[in-house]
Formats: sequence, structure tokens, C-alpha cells
Amino acid sequence: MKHLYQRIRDDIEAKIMSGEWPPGHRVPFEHELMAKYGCSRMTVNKVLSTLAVNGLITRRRRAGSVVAEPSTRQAVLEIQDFAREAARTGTVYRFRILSRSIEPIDAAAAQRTGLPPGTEMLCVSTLHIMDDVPQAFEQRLINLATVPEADKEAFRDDPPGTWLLRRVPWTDAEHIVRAVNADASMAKRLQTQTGAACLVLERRTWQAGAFVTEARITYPGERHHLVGHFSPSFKGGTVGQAVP
Amino acid sequence: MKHLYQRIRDDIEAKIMSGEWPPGHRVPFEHELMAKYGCSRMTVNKVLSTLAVNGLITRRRRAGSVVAEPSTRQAVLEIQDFAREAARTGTVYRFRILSRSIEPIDAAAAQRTGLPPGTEMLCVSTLHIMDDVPQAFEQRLINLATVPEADKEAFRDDPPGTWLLRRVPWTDAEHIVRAVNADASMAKRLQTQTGAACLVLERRTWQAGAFVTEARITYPGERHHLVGHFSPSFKGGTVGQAVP
DNA sequence: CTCCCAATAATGTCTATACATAATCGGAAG
DNA sequence: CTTCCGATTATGTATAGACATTATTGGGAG
Repeated sequence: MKHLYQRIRDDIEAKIMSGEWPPGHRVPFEHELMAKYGCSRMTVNKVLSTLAVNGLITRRRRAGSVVAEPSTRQAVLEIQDFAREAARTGTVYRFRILSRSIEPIDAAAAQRTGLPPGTEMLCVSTLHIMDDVPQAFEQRLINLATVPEADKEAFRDDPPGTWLLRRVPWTDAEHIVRAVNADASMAKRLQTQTGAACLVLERRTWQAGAFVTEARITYPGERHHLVGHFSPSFKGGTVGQAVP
Repeated sequence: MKHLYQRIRDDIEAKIMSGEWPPGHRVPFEHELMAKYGCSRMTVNKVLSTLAVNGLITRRRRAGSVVAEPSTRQAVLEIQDFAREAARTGTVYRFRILSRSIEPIDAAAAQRTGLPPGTEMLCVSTLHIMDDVPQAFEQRLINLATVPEADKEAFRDDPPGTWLLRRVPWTDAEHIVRAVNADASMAKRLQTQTGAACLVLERRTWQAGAFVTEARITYPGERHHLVGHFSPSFKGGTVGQAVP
């Protein structure tokens, strides 16, 4: 015998997802569900407020609850960590630091990060290699004001992304995905052809409002794509991953 | 005075996100939090179980709760609806159906959708245009077994995606994002140049296990990118959108 | 010393109740 | 007829207590 909470929730979700209750349809009041399932109000309240948080219904005092308009479609993309992915698939991962310097940011970078122009940042370029084939080129800016210990780090054992993830928690991230044509130098680095379509993932992260890092990762298009899954109820299908 | 639930939750989230409680750190027991905040167990229990659902902590009976390992990074991408985006920005949106036919699917499509080869599907090609500039080319397969009424639909008022979204609820979706070079015919349709990098978004949706539709949407790379935001706690930064 | 079982400690679910808050409805006063 | 105010209704938050479930701990039997 399943728990009552799950049974009520499954029933209502099924009604909504099957289309039997279309958007705008009134959901039974809490006291009606109490009567139907013979339970207390706290139990049905927890069901309904959870559904509201997850966006399946909207609730208004006195007016009751109605099935929500189908939200704009979302996809949850899980960004791959190369080392972990390599361990999972049994391929050999390594990386090479191509450059490393401390430079003041230009106007465009200042705009993107919200920092004053001229702020000094650690700039690191990394090539990610699996089974001797270059898989991605990463250009990263690290805010030395937020992560001063990066100044002395050589990134010998771990690439900058992995190193940072273990050291600095983050509270907000912004992602941009684009398609660009590889220029000559990028093509050479990634062992592909000039003009080849590449996927560019830009990620900026902040910790409690303070800028942490910006990464621009370029994947050769014929070798990579991003995969994501989504179910409206967040019940388990919400994972996805970047697949080489 | 904020509600107690929010205060407790904010306190704990702050501790975790600031790094003061690193991954693996033990979270106070429910009875400790009861004592600290002078409230009942139901209140702290709701806080902790919500944090657990959102992945910030993991809970085990008898052992207590600990701060979770930072999950692999995720981005929530919100896929744009052209008509809605046009209404928001004040541009003129229109679309053109370039082709429409009923065809048996080939082996590759059967593999992707999980349907038997030879199943008849409605195939529709649509060009999305904003301010007279082509913005995206959409190739869509619609499962007539799941959506029989699509057979008689001419897609005069709404493009197939919008029409479907209003008619057929979906429970699961799969997204793939890739970068490809435009071939000659694609370049002509999108008024760009042969070889130009394009973002390709493939989406397949199911309703309770039954395949509904597959859409492959090609965006010229220089005109489009996808933007997403993410905060670990899902407290509000979870939205994002595709931006022309 | 090892194995097993009972006590214990923590979370998971549920109840019955209470008061607060917001929106709506209906009637009374103007 | 309109305006305003109270009554009503549904949800929002919180409490104290109960029993269930699960994992660990520790002690006793072999």
C-alpha cells in the first residue's frame, strides 16, 4: 500500500497530464479531497502546494486551485565534467594548459561580468583531450578578488573547472549556447577544419553576487552535442547529460 | 517579520552556499533545529525535506542529514515560442508551411522514436519568419496514432508546434542541441551562407509512453543563441529563454 | 570473538486543531 | 445604483502528538 500523499498526487498528476483536466480546469478544493480520500487537510495541502511549486497548478485564496497553463517548455541540460565522463566510459582523459596570464578585463568582459573595466583576472586556456583527440577548447577568466588562491595554482593535477568546482561554491550561473564557425587557429587546436560548425558553451557563475568565473568552451560540432530530458513534474526524468 | 519556515530555510541555504558547511558536513538534527528556533518538528521537517528534494542535502534515517555533493552542473533552458516572443517584443511574426505529407518512417527515425519502422507519420516543414527575416526552419513528425486529428489540420492559423502544445499534453521530452554547417538548400531557406554554423534543436515528446512528435529546428547561428540561468536551490533564478 | 536481537535514535507520514490572510460575496447605508 | 463593510470561504502557516520505518548501536548468547 503506497502512502496516501503519493496516491493523491499521482491521481491528480494523471488527470492533468492525460488532458482530462485541461488548463484552467478547477482542481477540487482541499475539503473535497479530504472527503474523497478520508484524510486530514494537512495531507492534501502538502500535495497541492507541492504541485503549485512545481507549476502544475496555480492556487489563489478563496478562489481555489486551477490547472496551470502549460509553461513555456524547458529543458534541463547537465553539463558534462570531462574527468568524470572519462572515468565512466573508460577512455583516457588528459588536458593541456596552453596559456596562463593575469590581465585587466576589457570593456566587453566588464559588461558581461558586471565588474569595473580594468579589473585583473586570471586568464587560462585549456585543451581537453580524450584518447589523444582534442575534444574541447576552454577559455576561462577567474576573478582573483573572489578566488585569490587561484593566483598560486598551477593546475597540474586538475583542470581549472574541476579545481574551482571543488573550492568555490556558487549560487547563480548563466549559460549561453551558440553555434559558430571555427576560425583557422581554433580549427588547428581542435583538429577540425576551418569553418566547421562548433558548439560554444559560455558559463558565468557568481557566489552570493560576487563574480567567480567565466568559461567559454568550444566543442567541435561533429564530435559533440548536448542532451537533456524533462518531465513537467520534476519526478525523476529531469536529468540529462552532455554526450561526446 | 518573515515566516519561520523561510527564515530557517534561508539560514541553512546561506550556510551551504557560502561554503561554511561544505559537502559532507552534518546538518543539525530536527530536534536541534526545533530547540534553536523554538518551533515544532513539522516546521523544520518541511524545511529539511524541501532542501532534500531540491538536492542541497541528503537525508538518511537514524544517520541524520548531510550537505550534498555539488551535483553535476545543470542549466535550465527555456525554449522559445516564436509567437509569444514576437508579441513580447512587438515584431511581426509569420510562418509558412513549405511541405506537408504522410510518410512511413525510415529505420533511423524508428530507432529514435521507438516506433516500428514503416509507421505512418505526418511530416510538416515550417519556416518561421520575424520581420520578413527567416529565423528558423522546422521539420516535424507527428504520430497520427496519438494525434489522429492532425490529419485534417491545415495549420493555417497556428504553426504545428503551437497547435500541438494546445491539444496534446506531454509527460516526457528529450532535447538534443547540436551545431551543424548549413548545406546549400538550408542556407537558401534561412537566407544565410552555405557552411554557416547553425544551432539545431531536436525535441521528441511522449505522452505517458506514447510517442507524440519530433521537431528538428534549425536556427542560423549568427542570429540565435540559447540562454539559461540556474541556481541550485530553484528559488527563482531557474528561468531562461531562447533569445533571437 | 562472532552473531543476532532488542533498544534507540533519527527521519517519514499523518491527524486534529488553531489562527492568519486574502479574495469574494452579499447586504446595508448612502 | 454605487460604495463600503462585514461575513464567508479557501488557502497559508504553525503546533503537538502519534505511529511507522530504517539504520545503527550495544549487549547478551553461543
